[in-house]
Amino acid sequence: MSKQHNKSSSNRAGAVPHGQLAQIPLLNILTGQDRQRLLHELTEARYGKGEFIFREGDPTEYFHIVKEGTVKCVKSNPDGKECTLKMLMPGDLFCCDAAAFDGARHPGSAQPMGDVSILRMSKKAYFDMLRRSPDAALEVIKYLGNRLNEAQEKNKVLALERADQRLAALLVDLGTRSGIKEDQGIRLPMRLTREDMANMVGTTTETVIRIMSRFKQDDLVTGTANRLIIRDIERLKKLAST
Amino acid sequence: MSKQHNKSSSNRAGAVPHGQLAQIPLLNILTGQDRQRLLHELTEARYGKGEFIFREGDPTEYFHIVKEGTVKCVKSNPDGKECTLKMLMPGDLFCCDAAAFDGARHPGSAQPMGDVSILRMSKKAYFDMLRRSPDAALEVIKYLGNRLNEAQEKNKVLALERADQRLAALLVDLGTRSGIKEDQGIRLPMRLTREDMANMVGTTTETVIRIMSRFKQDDLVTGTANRLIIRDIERLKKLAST
DNA sequence: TTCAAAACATGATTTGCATCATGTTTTATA
DNA sequence: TATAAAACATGATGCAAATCATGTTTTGAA
Repeated sequence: MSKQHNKSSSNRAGAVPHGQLAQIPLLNILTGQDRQRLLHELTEARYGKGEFIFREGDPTEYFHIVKEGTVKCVKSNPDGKECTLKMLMPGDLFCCDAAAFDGARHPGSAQPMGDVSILRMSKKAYFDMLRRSPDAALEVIKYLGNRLNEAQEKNKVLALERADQRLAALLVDLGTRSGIKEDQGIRLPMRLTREDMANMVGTTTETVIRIMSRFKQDDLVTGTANRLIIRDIERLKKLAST
Repeated sequence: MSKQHNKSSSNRAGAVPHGQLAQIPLLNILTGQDRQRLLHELTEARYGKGEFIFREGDPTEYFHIVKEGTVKCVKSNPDGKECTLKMLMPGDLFCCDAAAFDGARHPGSAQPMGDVSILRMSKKAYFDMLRRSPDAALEVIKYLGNRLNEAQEKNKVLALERADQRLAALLVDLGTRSGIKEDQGIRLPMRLTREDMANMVGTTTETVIRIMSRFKQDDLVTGTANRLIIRDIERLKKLAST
């Protein structure tokens, strides 16, 4: 829906500067030799706004982990309308589904919201790891299960709730998953336009603008894209009712 | 939304009458001793229309496989409106997500559409199996990945398409996944009322009735709940556009 | 600091669908 | 095969949200 100039793949992947490999559960499961092997297979790549990590329809080559930044998963329909399925945060896995098995193609695109850093490894290395380590496999099963539950919860919300409730639910979700507590309220760490929000809750930009104006009047939120602050998450929760 | 008289759990689970344990991929992965152990842990239970296999909010105790019949996964919102997430067919797994891990509760209900037969095993035995057999774990990962993709595809459809397109997409999906080819067209094997369909596409019974009337006039479908026949799946696909 | 592009805002109009209401047909079961 | 309940049908009306249109404000880059 919004024009994106793809800066081409100027992002060469390099070996991961081992060091604080962070709070990524999957990576902390392996120990000893298995862990070494894993780290050796992982490479890091950086992307900026307007680029694509991959596009809908591309062949699946890698398993990915978000290291820094936020990545959005997007699908679009034949007449060009877009729908954002999920915001991936640091520690999130993607393309961990073995649907990537038999030469399948990406069912959606992955785009960074701002600058991001992605860890990735080849499908082969990924499956080798899963075969070798039951703990890693169980971790992935757990992760996929949670993602499935989320997606089904979102199905329910899309099917049953009004636009303002869906938007409230989105703000609550983003606020709790990634918000930064400040004295004025909870600030969302990524740039998020009304259009972005519309794509996430299945409505139009105008509708989101109107609803956000009401929310602002009711002092539920404040600010715009660059600095969005949730002022009363409890009342938003009640509105979303869930 | 629709009143259900729960006949209580008159269904005692028994050992699985080993024999033609069918076309269930997961069960055919294991061999030798592992397979014996698995079969020993599996029990079979039967349910009829109006019963619940489990309810939203119940503690998760078992891992399940559909053996015969159709099971629907349902969620409802605070004011009692229902939404059907998925029709499970023979071979489908459920509660395979290890979200069932830490004493979590069922995020939705499971109800049979007519008579069904369910295979199940305790959470513990299930996780033992996954730990012991990388092949089984990979199979589950593959299955969960497919389910996640389906759920996300449905998100997109709910977010972007009109009611008639969503309904067309539903008919195409059910037709291809479980339809039986007859000379008049493709027959759906389960009883499916307009209300059932409404719950699956996020709309009202009246709207589904109206759209189905149009579809019938255009000779895209014919019949009602007990005997629903898809007469022109190709044109339905085009309508759903996806 | 300027200036164009992007984001936000708001009104007018239309429309898809929900809701309510009432009637007919089909289905299951006594 | 009689009969109540469930499913299907159709009209009238209202409303949430899409669409179209036309501003204003903010932002980021020259």
